[in-house]
Amino acid sequence: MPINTTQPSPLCQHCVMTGMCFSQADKNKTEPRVRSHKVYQKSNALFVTGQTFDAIYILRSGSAKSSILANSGHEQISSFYFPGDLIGLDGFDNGSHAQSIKFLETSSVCRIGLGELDNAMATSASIRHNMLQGMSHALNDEDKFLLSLNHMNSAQKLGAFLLDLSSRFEQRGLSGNVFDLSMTRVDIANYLGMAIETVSRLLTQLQNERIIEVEKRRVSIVDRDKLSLCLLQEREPHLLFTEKVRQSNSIQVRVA
Amino acid sequence: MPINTTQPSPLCQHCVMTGMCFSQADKNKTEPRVRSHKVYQKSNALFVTGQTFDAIYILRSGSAKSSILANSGHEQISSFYFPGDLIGLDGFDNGSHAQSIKFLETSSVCRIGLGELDNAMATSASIRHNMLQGMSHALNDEDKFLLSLNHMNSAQKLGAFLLDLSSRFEQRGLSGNVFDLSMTRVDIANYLGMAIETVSRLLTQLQNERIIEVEKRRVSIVDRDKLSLCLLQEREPHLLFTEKVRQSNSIQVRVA
DNA sequence: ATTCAATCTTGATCTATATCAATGTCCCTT
DNA sequence: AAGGGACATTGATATAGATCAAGATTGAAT
Repeated sequence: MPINTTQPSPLCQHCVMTGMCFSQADKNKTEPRVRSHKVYQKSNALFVTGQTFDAIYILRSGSAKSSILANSGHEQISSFYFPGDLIGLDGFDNGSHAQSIKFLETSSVCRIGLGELDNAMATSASIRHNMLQGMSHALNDEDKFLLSLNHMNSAQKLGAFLLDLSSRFEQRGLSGNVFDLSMTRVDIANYLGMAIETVSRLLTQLQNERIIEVEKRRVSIVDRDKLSLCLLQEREPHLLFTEKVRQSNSIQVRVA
Repeated sequence: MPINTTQPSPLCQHCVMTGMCFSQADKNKTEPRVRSHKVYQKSNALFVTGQTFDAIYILRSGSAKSSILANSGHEQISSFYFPGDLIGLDGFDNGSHAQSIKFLETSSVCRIGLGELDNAMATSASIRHNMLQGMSHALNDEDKFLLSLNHMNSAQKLGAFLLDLSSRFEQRGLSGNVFDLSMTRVDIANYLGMAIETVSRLLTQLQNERIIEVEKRRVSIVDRDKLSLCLLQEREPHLLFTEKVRQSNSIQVRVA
C-alpha cells in the first residue's frame, strides 16, 4: 500500500539521500521526487535474488537483513540495514538483484525508481555525488568489516559487531549504549561466520566480565573501553575476556 | 612519466570503461578522454591511505593489491587487481583514499581525473550506467567472496581463491588453467585470513591429490571439477583433500 | 662466488571453536 | 491454560588450523 507524501518527515533527517528527495534547487521545495513510501511486516521480503532491478530504496524505519545464496546453497547474511541506509545497490551490476532483503521487524521504505534516479543524476551534480558516495561508502564499510572478520577470533568478531551496531545507532541519534537487537542469535552467528552456541557463550562471558549486559534482545554496553580494547589485541586477544583462569587445573582429578 | 595517447590500445579490449575513454557518440572517435597512462614498478604505490582522492584508475597491465589498515594496526589486503579492473572507487566516500594500492609487478594504469569523470557522467547516460554498474559489481564481488570466506574451512578458501583467479584470467582472454601468481604466499594468507603455513601445506596437498600442480608461482589446474566440488561440500568438506587417512593410528606407540 | 634477507616448506604441539547433546524459555495458536 | 515451535543457553568432546620451530630455496647485493 504505497503512500504518497508531499512533506519531508523527521525520519528523513539522517537519510543519505537528503537533497535528492527534496531538491534544494527546486523552486517548489515541498514537491518530493520520491514516488512512494511503503510499509512491510516482519519477515516479509522487499525483493529476492533474481528479481528484476527497477528501483533503489532507502530504509525509513525498522530494520532489514540482506542475504545471498552461497555456492554451497545455504543462505548467507551479507548486511543489516537501519534507517537511512541505501538498499538495492547490488542490482546495478546486471539488472537483477543479487541479494534478497528481508525485514526484521515492521519497517517502511522510500522507493526511488530507476528512471527517476537517472533523471536526477543527469541534472544534479550533488545527486551524482551522493550516489557515488553512497556506493563507495557501502563498499568501504563492507570491505573493512568483512576483511577484519577474517583475522579475528570469535570474541573479537562479536565485539566488533556490537560496536558497529552501537556506532550506527549513535549516527542516527539513538543511544549507542542501550539498544535492541532486531536480529536473532542465528542471524548474528550466520553473519559473523561462527556457531550460534559460540555467540551465546560469548555474550554470557562478556556479561560476566561486566563489559556488557544482555537481557534477551536488549544489549547495554557497560564498559565501552574494555570492549574496544579487545579488538586491538594482536596476540592472545581473548585474555581480556577469559582472564585465563583455569579453575579445572587446580581441582583436577585423575580418574583412571 | 605520463604518456598521452590518441589511440585505443588492444589492452582496452576488456576494459570496464569501454565507451568512456573513447566515446562512441563522439564525432572525433579517436580523441581519448583519458588524460594519461603511467607505468609503475613492482612494489611501488599508486596511492596510499589518506591521500587526496582526485582520480580513478583502470589497470592496463600488470597486477596490484589493495590494502586497508585494520583497527589492530596491521595491513590487511582487501583485493587483487588485474587488467581492466577499476581502482580507486573507495575515494568517493569521503574525498580521501581509504585504501592503499601497491603494484605486484611492473604495471600501467589509465588515469581519469574527477572533473573529467563528472563531465562525462553529466553528458552520457551510458557512462553513468557504466560507473554505477562497475561499483555495483565491485560491491557484489567483494560481498560474495568475503562472506563466503567466513563460512569456509581453509581448503575451501584456497580453492575458491584459485578458481576466482582462474575465472578472472579467462574473462581477460588468458588461460584459466595455467597462470602465475603475482602475489606471495604471505599475501594470499593475509587475504584469506589464514596462516602462511596452512597455505603452503594445502597447496602441497592439492598437488599430491593431482588436483593442481604448483611450481613456485606457477599454478596449473589439473582437475577443475574436483577443485570445484570441494567448495560445495557442506559437511566434512576436507574429505576430498585429506582422504581421511590417519596413518599414525595404526602405528601409535604409547610412551609413558 | 659469498652472504644475507626474503620466501617457502615441513613437522610437532596446543587451543579456540565447531559439533553433539540436553535443557530451558518465550511466544503464538487453539 | 495447554501444547508446540522457534529461540537461547550450557556442558562435553573432537579437531582444524594457529603457532612454534627448524630448515630449504631463491634472489639480490657486495
